[in-house]
Amino acid sequence: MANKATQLAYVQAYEYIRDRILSGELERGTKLVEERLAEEMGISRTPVRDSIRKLEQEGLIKEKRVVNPSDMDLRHVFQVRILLEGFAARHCATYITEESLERLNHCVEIGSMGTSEEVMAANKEFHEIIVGVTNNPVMIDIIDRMQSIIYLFRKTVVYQKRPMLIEEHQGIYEAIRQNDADEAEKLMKEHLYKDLEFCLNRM
Amino acid sequence: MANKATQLAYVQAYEYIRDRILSGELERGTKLVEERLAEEMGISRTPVRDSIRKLEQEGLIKEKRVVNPSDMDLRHVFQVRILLEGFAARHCATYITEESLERLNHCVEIGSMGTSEEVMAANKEFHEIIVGVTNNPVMIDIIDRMQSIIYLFRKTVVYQKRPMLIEEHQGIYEAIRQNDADEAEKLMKEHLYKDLEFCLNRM
DNA sequence: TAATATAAAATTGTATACAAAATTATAAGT
DNA sequence: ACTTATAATTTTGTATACAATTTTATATTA
Repeated sequence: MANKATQLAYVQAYEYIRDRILSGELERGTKLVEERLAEEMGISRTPVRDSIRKLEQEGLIKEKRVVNPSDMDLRHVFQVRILLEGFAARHCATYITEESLERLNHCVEIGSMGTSEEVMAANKEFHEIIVGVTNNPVMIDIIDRMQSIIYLFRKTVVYQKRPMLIEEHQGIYEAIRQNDADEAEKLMKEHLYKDLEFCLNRM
Repeated sequence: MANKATQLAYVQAYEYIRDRILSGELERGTKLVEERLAEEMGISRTPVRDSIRKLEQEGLIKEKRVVNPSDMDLRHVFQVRILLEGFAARHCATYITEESLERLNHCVEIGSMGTSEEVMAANKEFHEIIVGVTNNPVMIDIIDRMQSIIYLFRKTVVYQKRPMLIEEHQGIYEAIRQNDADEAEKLMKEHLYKDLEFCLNRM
């Protein structure tokens, strides 16, 4: 059977609501009313409920409202993220393949040459590659979820380039390339810590 | 209105199914049929679906079946667990309160004196206390979820006391008490690694 | 017999109806 | 005007019906 691009209503609803939250259309704290959303999409409440429950588990919705993370919440998320991505960077220094290393390099290059859109995408991919090299679906999944919440937070910050971000990526890349595990982990942790501070300072 | 201890059908269903999975009544790999479960509990399919979706997100159900983790899955879970609980132990060495330290000590003591039931509960609490001291709900939540899967795995292993477990807890406790962060982290990681090996060797 | 096609049954996904609960608006008394 | 109580409204939780899909059984053919 050909893969019919899942047009199941509850998948559609999930993606629709998720997009509207992440795009900022549905502001943080907004009450989500099942019936209104259902009507909006021309489907019934049942699949809408399903998707809301899923987003609730994912942490984007809390008590029927778009989640509104506090500074402390963000610190907690980053504490875990720093731990996991620090480990991932260390892991890369030993186990990364030539191909992934090449892709990583490409991300860094785009960082100093590409358009604003391209740079954003490349920065995101930079982290995804590093986490992906662990080959640990549990870890990848946890980081993915946290990413949504971080993204939500960053949104209000308007997206704005943080100074030194590219240089930091460059440094991490170099450490990995030279198989320096300690340095890779250390730089990644410092990098993420600065990112946290940047987010917090513009609230 | 008196607080009627949430007898909402979907909460009831969630707890019922979860219990049956963790108790082993519903074996790993068993197909979960919404209608059968609904009938079994005398409620309709709607709340049963809700609870299944929740358990799916939690990782106890995958594709309508009780999750059946492979050795590799368990390794991945432990890789994350070792990272997080290693950090938690390190954190404890500096920040634990006198009261939590006392409770930790109590767990260790019961470990060498209590009944089999008591020992199991105390060992579980030992880890909960350490993780709890981080005061990081994100971390606590992640570990909680992984615990369910580990528990599920351990079940098939019949529950059996692992040699040296108490002694290892004792060592971790001592390191924390002496504020030796490096040692606490190292011992916790070794401890969990042995636990993983123990689980894997009896499959 | 094995492989394939077809029919039957079981199971899930979705819509809808209604009851329970929560929320909001309105009225009454101080 | 400010509470407090009561009614109206909205929103959620649950049951049920039916359609779409998946699974299983049965029949057919090589």
